[in-house]
Amino acid sequence: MPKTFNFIEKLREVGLRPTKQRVNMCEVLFNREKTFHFTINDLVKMISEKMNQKISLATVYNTVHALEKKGYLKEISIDSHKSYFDTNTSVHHHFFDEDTNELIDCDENDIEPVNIKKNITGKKINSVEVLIKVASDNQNQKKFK
Amino acid sequence: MPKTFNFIEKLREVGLRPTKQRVNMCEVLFNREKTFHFTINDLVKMISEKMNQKISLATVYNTVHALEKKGYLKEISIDSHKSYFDTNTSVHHHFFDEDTNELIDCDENDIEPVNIKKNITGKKINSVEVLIKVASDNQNQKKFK
DNA sequence: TCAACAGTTTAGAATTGTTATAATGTAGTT
DNA sequence: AACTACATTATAACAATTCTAAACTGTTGA
Ligand SMILES: [Mn+2]
Ligand SMILES: [Mn+2]
Ligand SMILES: [Zn+2]
Ligand SMILES: [Zn+2]
Repeated sequence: MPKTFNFIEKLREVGLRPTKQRVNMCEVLFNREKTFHFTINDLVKMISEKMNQKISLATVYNTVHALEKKGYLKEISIDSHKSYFDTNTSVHHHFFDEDTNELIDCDENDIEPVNIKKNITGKKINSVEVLIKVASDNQNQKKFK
Repeated sequence: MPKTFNFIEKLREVGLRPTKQRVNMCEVLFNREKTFHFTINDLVKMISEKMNQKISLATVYNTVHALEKKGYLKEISIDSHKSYFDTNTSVHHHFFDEDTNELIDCDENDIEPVNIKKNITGKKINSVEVLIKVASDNQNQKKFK
């Protein structure tokens, strides 16, 4: 979803009724320079902070899933205890900072294409994604515990 | 955890009291030729089928997490709606069959080492894992829906 | 050998994250 | 304006997981 202010038309174009809740959520999600990662909880907080409107939790879930189904959000699994969503819907790789629980997009050029030599017979590959778990390199960390 | 029958001593060695529940769970999990993937639900079923003992759900969770903490089980995130565990605790790659929801270990030789050219400053890389999502290659699948 | 203790198991309650329900509200159409 | 289909909402239901506290058991050492 491009970064313009006219989410009313965008929503209509993709077959979603542009209700004020949806428009507001689109503002929060897509009216920004860079893509980002969030949990439903993050999103609820962002909405209540940035908008003067209160949106029901059910609507947040509904809209997130509607946008996911339409291809404007992507669900990411890092920690099975939490659902992350990504406004960057392309196939791409991630760093996961285990210190901060932060999910960071890999730069396209920072990782060489993954070379798969043998696939499972009769199946086609839908996506190849790399997850790089990182943590502080501080040697002393454990000594002082 | 090696594939022998003496889980009593193994458990003691790693500092876990060898209760009969734990020994039985170890039998189910580790007394086999190949490593495998399971959900807590799978495991509960396997226990009730293979053992004549009923183990409380809380104990299954406790023991799985105890074994995970000791490094004999690894949690895998593919689908944020389900927790998978792996008796193969090494860093390794997976195919995920989206038709069957089956998780399959990548053969070491079937994928070339991932080349990361640039890391996050001040962080060390703990693991690099690739997830390859595959599905049926049947062209007609969608036409007949 | 066995009492005492610490660690473990257990059933059930509590919590969390998510989905379903059904009444009310609203956008789009006429 | 009225109609209708779709959307929102509060709340209930649900599933997965964790917590609780009482009962139980492996281990230790007197
Ligand atoms: Mn989803
Ligand atoms: Mn865990
Ligand atoms: Zn991303
Ligand atoms: Zn595996």
